[in-house]
Amino acid sequence: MLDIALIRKDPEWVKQQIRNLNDEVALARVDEIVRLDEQRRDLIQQRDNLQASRNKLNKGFGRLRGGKGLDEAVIIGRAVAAKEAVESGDYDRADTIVTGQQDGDLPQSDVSKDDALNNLMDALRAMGNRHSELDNKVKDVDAQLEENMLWLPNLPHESVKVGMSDEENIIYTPEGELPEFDFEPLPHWDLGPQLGILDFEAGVKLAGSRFYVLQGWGARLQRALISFYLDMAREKGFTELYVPYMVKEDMLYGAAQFPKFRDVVYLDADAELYFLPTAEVAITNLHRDEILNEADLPLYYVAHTPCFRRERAAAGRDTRGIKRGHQFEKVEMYKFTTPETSYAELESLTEAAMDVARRLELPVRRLEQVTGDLGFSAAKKYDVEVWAAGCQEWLEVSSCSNTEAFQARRAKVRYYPEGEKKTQFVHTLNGSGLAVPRVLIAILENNQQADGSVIIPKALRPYLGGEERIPAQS
RNA sequence: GGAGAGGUGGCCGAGUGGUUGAAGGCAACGGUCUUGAAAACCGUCGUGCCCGCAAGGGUACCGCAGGUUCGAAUCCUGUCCUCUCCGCCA
Repeated sequence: MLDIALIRKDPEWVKQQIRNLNDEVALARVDEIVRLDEQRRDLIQQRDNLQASRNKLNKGFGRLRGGKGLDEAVIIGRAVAAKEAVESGDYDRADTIVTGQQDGDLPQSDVSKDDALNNLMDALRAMGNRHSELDNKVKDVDAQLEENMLWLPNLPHESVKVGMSDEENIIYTPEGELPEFDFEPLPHWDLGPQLGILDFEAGVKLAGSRFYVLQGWGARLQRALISFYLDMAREKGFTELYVPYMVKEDMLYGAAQFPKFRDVVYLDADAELYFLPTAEVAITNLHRDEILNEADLPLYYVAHTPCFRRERAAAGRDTRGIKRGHQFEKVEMYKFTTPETSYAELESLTEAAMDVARRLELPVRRLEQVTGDLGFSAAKKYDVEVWAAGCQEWLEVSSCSNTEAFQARRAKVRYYPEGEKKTQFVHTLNGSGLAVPRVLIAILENNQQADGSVIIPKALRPYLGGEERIPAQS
């Protein structure tokens, strides 16, 4: 979520930023937000002022009714006068009357004490009703405002190049040699089944399209990759987490998946639990509603989880192979930082992701996203891609984002800046390290041999009993 | 799944329907004292929202949501969660 103060201060600037994001539908919400924000503050003032008067008068009423040491005529006089003042809306005067600061000119009245007090009570009740009305209006406007705020994307960092299409993304010089073959390298959807380690039919039989079964070396290789990543991340100072694979709805809002990406997640409707589309959702909310100490920042976390995505939006794309499934394994790196350090942390996070590819001897390159390709919650984003020789494409294996306070504001993760009296939102960063199936693709395709076997990267061998190659199926 | 107990500030723990944002204690922070430290003593010590340049003022929050009442941490209803015992289970 954005800071509403920013929108209040310069809505036109915010709108220009959103135009750069190529998110036309969000644009209209800015004007709506400005309008609702004004309405909200006006209503809040009315409500709170009324409540302040009410609090005072109720207290005074209690004492008056107790009537300790007061002449009955005074009580009646005060009650009658106060009732009139309340009904004319002059609450300050009513308060001075009730508290006896105007006993000098109390009206004469022949109503009984009980009647006088009951009349005043009626007037106070009417104030209460008016307060309820105002409070309901505030709640209503609040809800509308919230809804609009939740649909606004994060704004790009000033260093991000303005561009509308992913074709304008900045591509860094690739590292590593693209492998060369003296035969035609197979794509993994042919190679995997040929090796007997990847079974598409079995996946379809069990769960339908976009599911697959890994077996033997395939399953082992995946497990090895996960262990290898986690060990690497631990060496870089990340604390390993094991988290629930399903979470409450609020967590999806906290991580800025909802409301916009509701259609990508799976739901257990009975239990009202949602399956993680990424571990990022769980980790973002790890410190939800907490106020952290600046001395504890930055916090680095890493977690391996399966990720479940309905992929309705991507129907028809990447239907071959294991590049885009409904269920896949991912190791996610995550950082909670101060605003001052978050961009330096983004660089090191991206480097950490690239390091994984380097250690696996995969050709790797970094992309810097232009504004139009940033997505919903990133203020700045790097993608990491590795080359896959069989399908002849650069596969996105990591996406490293600084969301600044966008998620932190939703999940209410704050900290006390050193020596400050006010809390501040932390900045959060996330980066895959790395999407397992796609790395699997690259390893298989790049390391395939003429005889149909596949060489295992040296870095993975310790995790596979020292074996050097996946043998061809005889 | 059955039975019971309970949810109050960073933690522990009081709280009769009206000077309670909430006693007391611990922790933390600042200070006095001390060669230094400890102890002792004094002080500070929640968050959101609204107004304000600020100082400050107002308001809300005692799991959550409703209700009763002129007025609710306190009474009522619902709900969620935690704990204990039993059953079942990897």
